[in-house]
Amino acid sequence: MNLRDFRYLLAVAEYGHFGRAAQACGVSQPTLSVQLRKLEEQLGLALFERDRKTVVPTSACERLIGHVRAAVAEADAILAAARDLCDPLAGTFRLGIIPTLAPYLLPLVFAPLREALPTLLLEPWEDQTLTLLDRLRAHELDAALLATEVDGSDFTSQPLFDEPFLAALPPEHPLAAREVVAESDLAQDILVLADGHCLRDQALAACGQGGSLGGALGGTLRAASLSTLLSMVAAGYGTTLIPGLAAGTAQDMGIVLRPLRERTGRTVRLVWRSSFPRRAAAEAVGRVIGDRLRGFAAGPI
Amino acid sequence: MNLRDFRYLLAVAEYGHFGRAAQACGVSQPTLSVQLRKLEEQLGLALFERDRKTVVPTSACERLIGHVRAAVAEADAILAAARDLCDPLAGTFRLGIIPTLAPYLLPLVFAPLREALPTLLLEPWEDQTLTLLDRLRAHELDAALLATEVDGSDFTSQPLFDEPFLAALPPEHPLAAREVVAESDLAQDILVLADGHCLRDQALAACGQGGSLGGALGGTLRAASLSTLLSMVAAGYGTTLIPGLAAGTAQDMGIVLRPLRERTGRTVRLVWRSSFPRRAAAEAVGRVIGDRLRGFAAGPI
DNA sequence: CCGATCTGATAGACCCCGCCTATCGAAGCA
DNA sequence: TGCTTCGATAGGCGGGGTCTATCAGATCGG
Repeated sequence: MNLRDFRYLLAVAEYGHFGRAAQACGVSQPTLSVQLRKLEEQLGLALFERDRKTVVPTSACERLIGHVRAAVAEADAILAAARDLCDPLAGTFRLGIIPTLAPYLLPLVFAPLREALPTLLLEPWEDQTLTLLDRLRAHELDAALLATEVDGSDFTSQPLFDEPFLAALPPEHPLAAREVVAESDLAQDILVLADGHCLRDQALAACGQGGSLGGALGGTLRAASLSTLLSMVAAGYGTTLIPGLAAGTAQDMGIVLRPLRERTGRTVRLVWRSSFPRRAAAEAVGRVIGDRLRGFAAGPI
Repeated sequence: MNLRDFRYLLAVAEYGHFGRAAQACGVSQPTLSVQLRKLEEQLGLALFERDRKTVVPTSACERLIGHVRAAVAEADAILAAARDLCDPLAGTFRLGIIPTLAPYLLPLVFAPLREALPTLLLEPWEDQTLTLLDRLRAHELDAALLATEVDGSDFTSQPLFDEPFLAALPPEHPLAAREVVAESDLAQDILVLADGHCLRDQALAACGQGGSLGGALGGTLRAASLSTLLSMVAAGYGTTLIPGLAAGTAQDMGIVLRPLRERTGRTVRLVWRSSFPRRAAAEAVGRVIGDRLRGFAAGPI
């Protein structure tokens, strides 16, 4: 039983004429006759009563023809839907983003993405690195913007741009007087994010602290968000290390920013499953973001 | 694009495993792999993301799979419906019957038909011969019970039984005194049905009247139904010639019935289009009616 | 009354395509 | 490292769908 046979059946039912039906189907009349007879044998009933002059559907055929029409319509719907879906640069694109990047990066790239990929409907999803990777693995995300390297061949990653870290200091802080701050100097009273934020580990590594915290609030504060962390710094509770894209927000809060002596920073990458079939969409998204943020190392400050 | 491919797709989506899906479909794993890849190429999109350990439908596939399920369901519905319809002795059977036969024959054969062909749903349709033939030609009837021969190869007819005519007389009529009535004697004051009833022509032919009418009411009465005609005879307005099956009704009305000298009668036939595909049903109906009415010539009176 | 025409059915040949088995390649595991 | 698993690939085979050519029956017009 074949969809083609169904189309033959509908054509004969419509034209009441094997020759014209065959023409409409783009096949020869014998082809259509043979196939319809086979279909009749498979179904075990006569579909058409062949009179000398007319071809009339049997009552059984009329009982079936609704289902036949429906089946063909569904098949056509599949083809039509596939035509809409076949462009890998169209449709929804579920993009995971880490929390220390999302609020500062998204406003910069939303418009360029919409302009460059107008048919791509971006669905951002903010979560920490490990959660994003889990969701990637579970096919709940199409790609993710991370600031860490990803190992294993399951994932493919594309570096987009380098984002320098900056020392964030209260105005009255002694280090604020310097032009450049050494990473190790921050260790004294650095405030860091809660577990799970990659920025926490990167900040601690940069300051030469394997995991133990110094400073007044060290060990007690585990800021849930970069925004909270900045508020604490602005209030004079300590220093921290922020990603470059957050510079504008920090300065607006009255925080003093200084470049780091070792120019420590992180590389923002777009990551997707190696088996992800819409690689073209992922690469296009990465390219647009990279183009917008390239040369950011020489950006603000 | 093929329904089989759709079934493959659904199987892989269900099992998430090519091997098990192939087993469920009754084909080898390479067959299923190749066919699905072809389907993907035809649709121009990836349907499954093949990971090392898992096979996961793409988002495009999930958008399509509803239609796929629907198409397969419709195809299955066609098969199921065909199974129900394929028995030619099942389903509705639209049977035309002439008015001079219907009220007397149907009560006799309804129960036997229901018993012999319990799955056949009889739909009687009462009309005059020519109308029935038109409806047969138009496929609006499956067969018809007629009392005339049908010419032409378009129709096939099966004689069921012979029905003798009887002279119907008012009790006080002079002919009522005789044991047997000659057809020609009825011509004096015979009453006949309206144009279009085959019984009218047969009665006139039997009485040797080509078309002109004698008798008191001749030329003015054109009874619309046999029932009306019998009422007229019972009221003494004239004589008539009735089909044997109407004997009981006539006697109940006080009419005197007499056999005809020449044993004139008519043959009741079942007629259907030669191309009618459910010949088996027609012949079965004819057989049941024939069995019930055979030997009717020696019946009442 | 006999060709011309039209219709669907049939025959025979061809070729694509779906199926199989065998094998590969990569990954995971002991 | 060898074994297992899983999907992809290769090659061969057979069936089935398609074609052209033709037939069979009916209708129509000269």
